[in-house]
Amino acid sequence: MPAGTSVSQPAPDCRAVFRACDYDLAATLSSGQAFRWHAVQGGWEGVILGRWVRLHASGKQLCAQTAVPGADWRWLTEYLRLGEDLRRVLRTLPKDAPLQAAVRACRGLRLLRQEPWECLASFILSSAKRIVHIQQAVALLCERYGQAVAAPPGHRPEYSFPTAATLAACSERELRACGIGFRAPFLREAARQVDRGELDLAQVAGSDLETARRQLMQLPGVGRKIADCVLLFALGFTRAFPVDVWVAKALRELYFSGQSITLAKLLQFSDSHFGPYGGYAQQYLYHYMRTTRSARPLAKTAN
DNA sequence: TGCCAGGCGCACA
DNA sequence: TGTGCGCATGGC
Repeated sequence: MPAGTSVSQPAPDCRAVFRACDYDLAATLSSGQAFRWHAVQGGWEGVILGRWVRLHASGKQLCAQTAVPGADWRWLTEYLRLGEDLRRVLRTLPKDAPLQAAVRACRGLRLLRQEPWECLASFILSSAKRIVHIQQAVALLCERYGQAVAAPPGHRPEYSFPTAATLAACSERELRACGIGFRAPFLREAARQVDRGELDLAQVAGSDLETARRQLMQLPGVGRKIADCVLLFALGFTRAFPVDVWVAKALRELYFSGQSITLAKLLQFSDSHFGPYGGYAQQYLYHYMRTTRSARPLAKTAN
């Protein structure tokens, strides 16, 4: 049975079980890719494409529960990229000691494939914010401007991520009231362009990497790093390599003996060194630095 | 109270 | 081409 195939196939149900070898659900959902997951009683709860879902890992299986019955679980298997063969991906990565150490420390960490608009909007909010603050801002935006979604009886209310049209209709003051500060006009402009079709994220996904990156970076408040996050976490560009303060620190410490290498040189190095699945390498290095090495990045990312 | 965060944009050398 | 700073906010 291929990975990602539902093990139990009863009539439309609120539960499903998937084979998920080599899948570290906790690392994947807590590694700063997505901002709507909460650890609850040994599992993880979140909202994907307007569906509340609870996930928990059990050995080589992954159990899912929703609030609304359904027979088609592709929305979940695609989000979790359950069909991706991790061993094949890891074989493409360079065999250098730092990366192999990161892979050993975080084995099972996966990339997600998120809804593009939600991913873009979330990372516009991420600029110079800690992950917990991004989560708070996203939660507030959803609560105020998303739609209520079905959740189990007695469960707290859950909301979808607000549409581009809804956020485009908000004033800057309303958005700032969600705690996003100077990012408010950036979010509003991105929402406006997506809503009017001036930026077609599906079309961006079909472009080559350089074109797609350039299209995203024409948005105010979206530079190379945020663009690469959207390319990697939502649009399927596995070569994209976002360099934030943590990844810059990882590259400088692990590959350049702590020298003050410029961001441009780090990008040049990452582009040539890590290969077609460099985005995985980036995520392993990021999670490795945050969870097993020093507590804080020391140097700011140069422009 | 100061520091800093999954940055970006701009001025300046 | 590289460096430094301001921009909001909240937790430590």
